[in-house]
Amino acid sequence: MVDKKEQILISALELFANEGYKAVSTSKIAKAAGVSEGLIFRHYKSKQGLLEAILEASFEKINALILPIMREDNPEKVIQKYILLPFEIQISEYQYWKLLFKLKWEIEYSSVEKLKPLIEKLTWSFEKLDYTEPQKEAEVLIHIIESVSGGILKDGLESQLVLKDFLLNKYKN
Amino acid sequence: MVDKKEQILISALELFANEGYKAVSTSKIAKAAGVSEGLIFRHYKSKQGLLEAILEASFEKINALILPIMREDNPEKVIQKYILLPFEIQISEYQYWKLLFKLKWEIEYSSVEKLKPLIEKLTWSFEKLDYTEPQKEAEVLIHIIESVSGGILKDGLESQLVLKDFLLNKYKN
DNA sequence: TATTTTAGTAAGTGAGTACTCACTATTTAT
DNA sequence: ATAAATAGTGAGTACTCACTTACTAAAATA
Repeated sequence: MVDKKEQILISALELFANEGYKAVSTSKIAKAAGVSEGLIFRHYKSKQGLLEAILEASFEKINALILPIMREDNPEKVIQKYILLPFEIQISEYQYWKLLFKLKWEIEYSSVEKLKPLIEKLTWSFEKLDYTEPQKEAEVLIHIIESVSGGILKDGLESQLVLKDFLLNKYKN
Repeated sequence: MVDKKEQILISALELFANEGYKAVSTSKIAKAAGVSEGLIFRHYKSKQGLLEAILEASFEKINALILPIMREDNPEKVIQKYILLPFEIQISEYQYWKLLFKLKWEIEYSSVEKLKPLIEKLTWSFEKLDYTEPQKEAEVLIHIIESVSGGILKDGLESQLVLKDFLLNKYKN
């Protein structure tokens, strides 16, 4: 059983991810978590502080997803694993992932920074596979997966499923 | 000189596009437009009604941008014009465009519906150019341009400029 | 066991929210 | 010119917002 501090975080994550940061009030979070409103401020100091705690957890989750790609040393498999990423998201990670997409347009935070190691890894992969412009290939692939991910989050996995094999095949040497 | 009704719309567009719908109050809009708060409700009935008026104008602007592509009957040029779209957005259209991107994650509206004619046109183009899976090619290209557009809106034109010629070349027969 | 620290609550707080109302100024139509 | 419609205002409405305060219950520490 989770303690109340964590329950606040879980409830807030779900609400923020589905309704947005501004649209969700602290009183609504308290009700959803089955907790008095004041407790949110005891544990997280402010609504902003609560969001930051959630964001930190989100970045950890996302990093864990990317780790197997960074560790892969077969360039073909790097690309393959990256393409499969949005199609294999588990429900346990789904909320974190949705939150990051929503908040990208609601608050300011550098998504470019977070993607840098991934761009480098993909660039390296395309290099090994003798593409003439490996970095640009990497950036385009990141754009594709970014938008496919958005499509899955907005309209469901099925809406993008037709592209899975097509993309795998397109980037298969 | 614009009348007050239109000034409300212009000010609200700018505020919504940059700060979001929920984050902007009607009193803030009134101040920005140099108008009493009550006037907003005389002309647009509610905050939601004001947003809908702005959205309507936005869709018109976007349709006007897409029209030259729909009218083009050379398949190569269709694709070329579409790729150039985000790189050639004018400041007069910039706010409308940014608003649609921001609101895609803040409120519900079907962007898939709006894109349908464009997908069909691109599919037709790839067909004429003998691509083996024209519809999937079209969907992938739309994903690329969608995400490139987002990058331009978030980090500026320069951040994506390197991809312009690369994409043009990639899709040049 | 006594004491300090932490977890938790219920009832506030002032500032801000979308929106209304009673009213006046300005056009438009007759 | 007069009446009617429209444009515009500013103060107020009930309500919600993030956050605080004064307090009690439960753990942890001495």
